[in-house]
Amino acid sequence: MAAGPAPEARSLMDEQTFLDNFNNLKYPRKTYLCYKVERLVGENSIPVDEYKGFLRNESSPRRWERRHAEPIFLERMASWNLDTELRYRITVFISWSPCPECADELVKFLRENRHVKLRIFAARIYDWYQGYEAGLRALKAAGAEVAMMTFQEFEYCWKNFVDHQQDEDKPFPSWDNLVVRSEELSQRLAGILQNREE
DNA sequence: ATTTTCAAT
Repeated sequence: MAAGPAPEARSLMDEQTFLDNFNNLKYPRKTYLCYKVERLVGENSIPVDEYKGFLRNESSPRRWERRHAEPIFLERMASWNLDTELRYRITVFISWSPCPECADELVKFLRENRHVKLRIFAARIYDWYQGYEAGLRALKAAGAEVAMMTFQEFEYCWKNFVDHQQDEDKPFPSWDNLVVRSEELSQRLAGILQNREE
């Protein structure tokens, strides 16, 4: 059989990968990032489906080879060469919120790409590194929308970024305490973004 | 109730 088209990074993830990594009560040691792009025209937004997909961080026993999901995503965005004469909204669903360093890189991107609006929905708050709160605030100050994923976003991702094989209409299975946890995290994020953590 | 944090022996 002739070789088919080179399978680019698959644009749909396995069900179990999604459920394991986006569960907002778990603490997986990896990060997945789903993204979609829309063109903003007046009051309307037009999906740009060729720029839709997901990626994950790159891990390695060698520190210098490890990459967080965000720099990989920034590289991917750069490769799109989005028309600077047009306006776009990029929505990101990320399983861990950006660390301070990645937040800074995203802020830099936003300063250099004023035609792009960025929305970030995070499943969980990545509070491992000192300064994570400031990083999130910097993103907001740079014009990014930062929010926790709610049931709506989890379901949206399930429908749009997950491979359901033959069963296209498979409903989002949810998990215990998804909503309660999401609300807790949203409260906490609100405090962080107001500079009143805890 | 609280626990795992973009790993690596």
